[in-house]
Amino acid sequence: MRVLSLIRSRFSPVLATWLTEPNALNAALERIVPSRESNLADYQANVAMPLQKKLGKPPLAIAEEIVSKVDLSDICESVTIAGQGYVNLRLSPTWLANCLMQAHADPDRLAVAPVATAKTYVIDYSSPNVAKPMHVGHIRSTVIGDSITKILRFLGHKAISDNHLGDWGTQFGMIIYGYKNFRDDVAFAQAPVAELSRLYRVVQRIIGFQDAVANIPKLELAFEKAQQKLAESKAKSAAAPQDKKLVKEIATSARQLEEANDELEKAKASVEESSQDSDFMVRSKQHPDLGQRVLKETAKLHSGDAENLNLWEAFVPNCKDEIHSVYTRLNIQFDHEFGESYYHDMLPAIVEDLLARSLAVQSGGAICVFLDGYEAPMIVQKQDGAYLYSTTDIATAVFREREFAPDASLYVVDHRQSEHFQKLFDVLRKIGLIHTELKHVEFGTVLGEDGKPFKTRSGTVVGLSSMLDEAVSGAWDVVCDPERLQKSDYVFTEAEKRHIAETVGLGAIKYADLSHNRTSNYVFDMKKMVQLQGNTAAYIQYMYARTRSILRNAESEGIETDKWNSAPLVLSETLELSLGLQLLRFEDMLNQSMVEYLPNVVTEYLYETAKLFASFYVQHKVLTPDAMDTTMSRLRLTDLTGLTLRKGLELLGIGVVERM
RNA sequence: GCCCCAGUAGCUCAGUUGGAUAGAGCGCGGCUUUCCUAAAGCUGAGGUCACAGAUUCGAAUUCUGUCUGGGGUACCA
Repeated sequence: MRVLSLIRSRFSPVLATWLTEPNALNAALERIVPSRESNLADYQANVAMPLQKKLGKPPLAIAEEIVSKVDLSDICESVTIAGQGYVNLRLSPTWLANCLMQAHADPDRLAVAPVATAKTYVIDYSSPNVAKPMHVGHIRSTVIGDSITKILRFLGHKAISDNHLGDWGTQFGMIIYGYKNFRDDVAFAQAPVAELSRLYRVVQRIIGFQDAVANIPKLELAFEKAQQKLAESKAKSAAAPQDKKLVKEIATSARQLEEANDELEKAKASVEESSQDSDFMVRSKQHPDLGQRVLKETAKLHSGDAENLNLWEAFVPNCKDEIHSVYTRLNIQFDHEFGESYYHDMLPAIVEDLLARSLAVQSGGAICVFLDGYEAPMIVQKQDGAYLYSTTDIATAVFREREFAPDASLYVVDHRQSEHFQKLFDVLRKIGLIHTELKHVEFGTVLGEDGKPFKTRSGTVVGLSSMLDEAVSGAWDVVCDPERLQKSDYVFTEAEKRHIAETVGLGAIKYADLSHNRTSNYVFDMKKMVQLQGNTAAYIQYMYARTRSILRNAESEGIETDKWNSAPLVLSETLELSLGLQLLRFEDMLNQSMVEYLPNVVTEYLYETAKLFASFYVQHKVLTPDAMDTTMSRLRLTDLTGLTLRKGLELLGIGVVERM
């Protein structure tokens, strides 16, 4: 039910008498919103105050005029004026109940009408590098993108999901090199992906070591410079002790010195640690300049070298299987998986086209696109002739335009790449993709407990599947706590318990991710997200299970579903009205969540709904044998609550269980 | 240096795009179980919305400046 647009349409003719500009009228209509003051109003129109200057009248008089003209008699029980000129609307319980009955009669869509003008979206999300093991950093894009796709589809849009796999980059040079030099044939035959990740880590460690060794002189130099700068700042400050800027400069210099020192010490320590490992040192000596060698392997692959191409073709299916097993477990599907390799043949033409349009120029041996407002250009071809992800991204956008003709393209990618996307969009508009809304749906970095980006560190990778296992076992400990299960009459089978733990555990991970505003960073804390209290998926799943439990009890008491399913819904208690109003807002909430593609709008709504239901069922008994009308009405309300919670969770990619 | 993002309760975070007395969860204090699952509910304490100006009927929200933290910044993605 689109309550907001209905109410706004009633105000529109009244406001239009004063606001002839369509923009001004729309701005005024947008000031009609759900009220935060639930004790005063269900909806409120904050339209009188801004008009006082234009009309030269006090806001209360304007509000009175509006109230006398606007026709809401069928929807509202009362339309009143309060405060400085707020117009407060209280919905009619009868009208509200009628709307809810309509929603209840339509359990699949809950009376949510498909949008009038459906758009085509291409949504790019997840996009892991296939040769590297998936880790926690990948989950945000995957979960947020999946949820946005589901919500847009439910609202009636065409949403095409595309997993832009990193299947063509330097990491393949690494595993190809590793395979040629360090492979363990037995291990590869048994578990190819595990062996490939081992090879990846072996190569990465050597490169890291060699880079660190090469970097130490530079870091030492930087350290000395920082020392010098600090000394200079101190000298200047001594000459002018009252200058506050110099005091600040000293603090900055001191901090920089500390940072330089930290970096140097870190590099030294890591070199020192590896030096203790004699096998490792032998290997490192046998493969000097490994970074360069890896780049050569990558270049050979890209230029069509038969041996490397064969290896790549042998590796990719294994790597994809591994990644797909994670998606299967998370219940996530993509319409397309056009990886980077798919665009490889298109890249030369992209660069040629950019050169022909004089958008790209040679600079420092590379081919670059210089853009207003940025120091650094977007490089589309390296000195050595290799292409970069920016080139692939342009090709991808061109391909999608041709293939899908989208109205909007969403890129669900870490916010650290925002500058890249700004440049990319700039270039895309210049080459004519002007009819597509391009949007970087950025999200905050997943941080470790130290507050630093959660990255794959060689040796200590937190794999995604083991993380999911941890969440599920954490959920098991809580859900299948023997003490808790003893209190229940129902005896759960082992299979049921496993299913519940899996649903609750995976729900916990997804929900923790979705419930934060996507734009902010979020600290990954396994302990906390597996906690099954407060604003978590488990709480909502539990409330859903409670609704089902009540319906089961009704059935066992002989109250037939057919009867209450068509019985009148009557809202009389305050908590019934609050819950009913909340359920009525489902469609408006979903539309709101997609204005800026924020799934946390949905999680917040579901949490609120679950809490309202909890308050309601504690206060009022649903099954009241001596008042059958009330019982049947409340059964409908309970069922509709359950359906709404289930649908909402479904749109977040989170499942429910009938008992827990 | 330049550019971007953030700063809200002890902690983790919301805050419907400028609306009424700034909200949750966790933690802390108190209360509620003969009753549809107490994984619950009710309730109390806890705030200079980083700071200073500006804009206007009205600012956590917009603008300017300052402070603090994070990220990015020419051939990784």
